[in-house]
Amino acid sequence: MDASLFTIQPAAPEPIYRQLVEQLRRLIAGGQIAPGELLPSVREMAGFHAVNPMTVSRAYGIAEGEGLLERLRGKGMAVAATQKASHTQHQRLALLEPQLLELARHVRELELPAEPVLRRLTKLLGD
Amino acid sequence: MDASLFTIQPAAPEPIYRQLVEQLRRLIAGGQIAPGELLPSVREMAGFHAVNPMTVSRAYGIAEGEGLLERLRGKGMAVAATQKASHTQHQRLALLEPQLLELARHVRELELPAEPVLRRLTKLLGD
DNA sequence: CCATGTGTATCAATACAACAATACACTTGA
DNA sequence: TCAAGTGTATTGTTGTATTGATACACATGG
Repeated sequence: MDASLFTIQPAAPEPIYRQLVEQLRRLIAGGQIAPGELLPSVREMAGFHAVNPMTVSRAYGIAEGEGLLERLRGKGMAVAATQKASHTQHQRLALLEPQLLELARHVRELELPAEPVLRRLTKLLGD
Repeated sequence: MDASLFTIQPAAPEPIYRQLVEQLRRLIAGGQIAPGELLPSVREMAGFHAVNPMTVSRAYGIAEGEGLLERLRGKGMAVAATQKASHTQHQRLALLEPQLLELARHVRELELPAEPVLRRLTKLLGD
């Protein structure tokens, strides 16, 4: 597990610890981090991204509270064994629902037809 | 112009004044508010949505700084005359670009194929 | 003229995020 | 055994963001 898998944007309005939690949620759901796999240590992650170790610890703590991670004392944090290797496509899609709803609202406010939006998104998804 | 055109979610992490600014941006770009048209007064908007008048004023002030609105002293705030009646489809699509980029990143993190995402969005857009 | 309607400058209160510096409990592994 | 590695609790500080309460300057329109 490499700390470089994660992306942190310090300038974003979204607080750092929440950026980390949400990335964890998606990376685990997508199977890019397998159950049982060890995450980068708090100090390693903090050093790599030049943030405070306590900020990383906070993110890990929240993820643990959600059942995403589990603490292996003396070892570090690992993806919880209760997490299936990879969620079903339907489950992963559900994680995007709030974002899709917001996008749809914006499209309506802009009075844009669906077609050009779908075309642009298709392009961004690399099809 | 009716204050009910606007939507405010007080519980959202997004601050209220920014919710207002961004809605203004889209509603003007989409032509749902025409150039020269008067917006609801600070107090009317604040009363309707049960927020502080200064919060609305702040949003108006920012929108004025962006050239979206202009102050008619003694009258109120109006959509700037320099705003074309409605932006081109391409311009409006450009306003969605950051949101589409973020969505694409999340889709990749979830290791989702493009197709189900596009299908779901199509449905939400009412096709 | 002046009551009434604009927007807003100012100040205060509150909450939050991030950082810093420790100290601690625990496990591992040589 | 014990040094070195985990995560975390604690305390304090700093900076910033958001919202709110109040008072003010100004233009309108009867």
